[in-house]
Amino acid sequence: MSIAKVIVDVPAKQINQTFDYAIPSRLEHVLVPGMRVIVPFGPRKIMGFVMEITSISSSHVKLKEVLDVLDLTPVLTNELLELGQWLAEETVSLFITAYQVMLPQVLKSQYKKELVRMTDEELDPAMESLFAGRDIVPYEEFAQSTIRYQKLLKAINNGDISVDYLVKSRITKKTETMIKPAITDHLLEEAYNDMSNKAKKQRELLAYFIQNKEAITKKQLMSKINTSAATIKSLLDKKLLVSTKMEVYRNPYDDASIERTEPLTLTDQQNQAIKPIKQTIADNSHDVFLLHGVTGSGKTEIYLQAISDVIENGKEAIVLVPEISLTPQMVHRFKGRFGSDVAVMHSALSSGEKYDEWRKIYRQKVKVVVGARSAVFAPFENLGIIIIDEEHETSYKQEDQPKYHARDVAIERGNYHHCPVILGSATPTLESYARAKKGVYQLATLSKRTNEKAMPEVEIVDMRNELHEGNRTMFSRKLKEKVESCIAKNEQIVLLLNRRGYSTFVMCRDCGHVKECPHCDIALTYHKNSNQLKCHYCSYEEPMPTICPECSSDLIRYFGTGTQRVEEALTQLIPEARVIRMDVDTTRRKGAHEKLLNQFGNGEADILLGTQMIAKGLDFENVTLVGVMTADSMLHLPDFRSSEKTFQLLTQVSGRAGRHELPGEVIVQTYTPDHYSIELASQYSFTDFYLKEMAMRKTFHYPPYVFLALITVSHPNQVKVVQTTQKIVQSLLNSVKEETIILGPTPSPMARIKDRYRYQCMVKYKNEPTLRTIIQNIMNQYEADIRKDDLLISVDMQPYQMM
DNA sequence: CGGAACCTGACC
DNA sequence: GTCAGGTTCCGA
Repeated sequence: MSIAKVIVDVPAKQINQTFDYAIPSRLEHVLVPGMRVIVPFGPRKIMGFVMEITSISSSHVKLKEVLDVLDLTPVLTNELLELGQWLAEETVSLFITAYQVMLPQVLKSQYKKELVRMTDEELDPAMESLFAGRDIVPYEEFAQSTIRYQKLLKAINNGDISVDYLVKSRITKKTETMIKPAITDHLLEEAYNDMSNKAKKQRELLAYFIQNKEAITKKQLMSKINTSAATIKSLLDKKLLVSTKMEVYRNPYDDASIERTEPLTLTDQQNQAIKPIKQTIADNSHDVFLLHGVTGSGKTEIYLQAISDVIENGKEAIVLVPEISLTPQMVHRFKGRFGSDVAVMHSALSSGEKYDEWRKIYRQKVKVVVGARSAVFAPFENLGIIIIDEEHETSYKQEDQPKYHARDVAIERGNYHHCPVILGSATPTLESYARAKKGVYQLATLSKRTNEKAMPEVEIVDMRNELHEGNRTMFSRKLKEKVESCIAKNEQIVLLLNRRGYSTFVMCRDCGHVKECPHCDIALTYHKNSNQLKCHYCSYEEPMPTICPECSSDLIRYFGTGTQRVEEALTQLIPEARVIRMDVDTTRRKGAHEKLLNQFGNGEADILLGTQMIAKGLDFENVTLVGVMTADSMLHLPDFRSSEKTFQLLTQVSGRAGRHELPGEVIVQTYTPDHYSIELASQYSFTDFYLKEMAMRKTFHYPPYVFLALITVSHPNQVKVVQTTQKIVQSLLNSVKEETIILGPTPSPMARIKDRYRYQCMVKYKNEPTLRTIIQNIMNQYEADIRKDDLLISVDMQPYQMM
């Protein structure tokens, strides 16, 4: 008898193992590892992934049968099955979460519980009114009713009612109506001749189908013949035509409208850089390349030409780009070169669109996928290259389980497929650059822009001086002057507001009282359009108070520098400026991002004002001035990478100015003009910054000199959290090497969220091959508290966010 | 004594 | 995570 080993969809520690199921004969030669199945689990039915088909079971209990299979071909390839094991181990997470993260959302199952009436005889009156004449009632209706559970149990035991567990799919496939002739040519002509002359449009339709026998979409037909759905319907009713449904891929990008491009001639530097990559592709070998190229140095062209080689070899390519730079401009470049061979995956697509793009890969209809983080799991079977653009971007690290970094997954997959992995950036992470320096990665440097243009001049403005000299606005005189002259010259401006560390909080001017969330240790954020105060961590909301709750003063106001406020200040200061504001609020709607950028590109505004999302990948030829409102706003966050992030952001945003004929200029406003990350970014000295920052990291024992593991403990009771974290620190100290540093317990930077206290412990290690097992074992000790007492322990290996 | 709240182990 | 079955505890 064949047995399927299945990882079931129950995200719990104790269930984190395969369960054995007997394979019924009808599925005997159908089931393959990597397929999704429905299996009974206790009284329920749930989804699971088949890991293995064997003939021996290690189980001591009698096996249940697999109930059903959800896929015709496996959704997880053997490689991805293996990768999931690795991923779960590496990130200390559950197998099921590792597999779920590889697939589009719609392939996740939904579960439903229903009560089914089994008898015609009169039920208990309360039950009778619940069913209200129906045979099936959703379980939630019962749960919400006042009927006692005992009553239901009794009815179930009597056999009057049974509970049905359903596994529902969320998949919706888009279909289009196709129209074709229902009868032979001969009969069609006859019908045409019989048709009254009055039915002009109907005759036209028939004439069309006498000429064309193939099915055509109803939409196309209507525009071709210029007729209505009603006309078609009457022919359908007469059984002269038939309609069928055809499954189509949703296509979020209009491929036809994208002009094809030819490979550009590479500069000497580009040739130098691409040569070893091409060699690795030709050799079918694995290597990691760090492509360090200044903004405008033509990294993308190198990607495109490397991918061309890969496609010629009959293999496939994955290109990862950060979510926010997955702009239409970027997509166009890939679609322009590879046309419909490209699938695009990013969060702005609807779940149906994501599923369709995923299926193009799964069914091998495309050769290239361009996408955000999760595209690293694209189910290609002959991967020839993986490219990670803007390698330093923090969005490559997933912040919920499994907390993986796309770079690590890419390298793991590159190793499996014997193919190169390219990490590209103008400002690589210290981790990657250090590895390249050590020879672990191969370093390729592009120091010149392809157009030979110099990088724009950066001027640092000390905002403390502005204040001393009586300028209380958030715009320095220099910036104001430059903006005005730019507008006068009809040139455009990009203004970056580093929103991190700033929000619009509410403070009383009399007593200094700041309105905080009652459930989290964080100031509430003021939302102007609803005049509400909101908490960004839980969904708490309250109306903006008119008097201070502490001292009853009416001088309670909102503070801070949100994009909205900058916009207001800007229009006050320079009334003639036309401003486009880009932030979470204005880009929430689908396509809004693209629309705003197009408007700006068309010159409908002088100033593009926005947060981080405008720092990357934008290329507008008329932009000659970039202004950074407050360069140091994230410098003081409790994050050892804050200098690095500041340097990266300033360098990236400076690259937005003067990309074409017009020379560019950058104004950086700051309160800490002497900080090395700001100074060195203004000089474009990556290497100096690297050396300086490496020295800091060495002194304070931070990556790349050590690896980090962050363990966060949370519970409603503060004492319990501190005690538990303390015990964890102790256990760790007992099991790790002497040179390994354990810090904690320390309160998390967000010390309380949703009424839960959060403490953390940080492990800084150089070589702890068994650390994951050690942590796993420690967590097992708290199993009981986690299950019964609402204790939460979360582990983040190589954390990016210390929150 | 009955009912509900609470606890525990199993889930293949 | 969810469920069933057992235990405990409370008021009648």
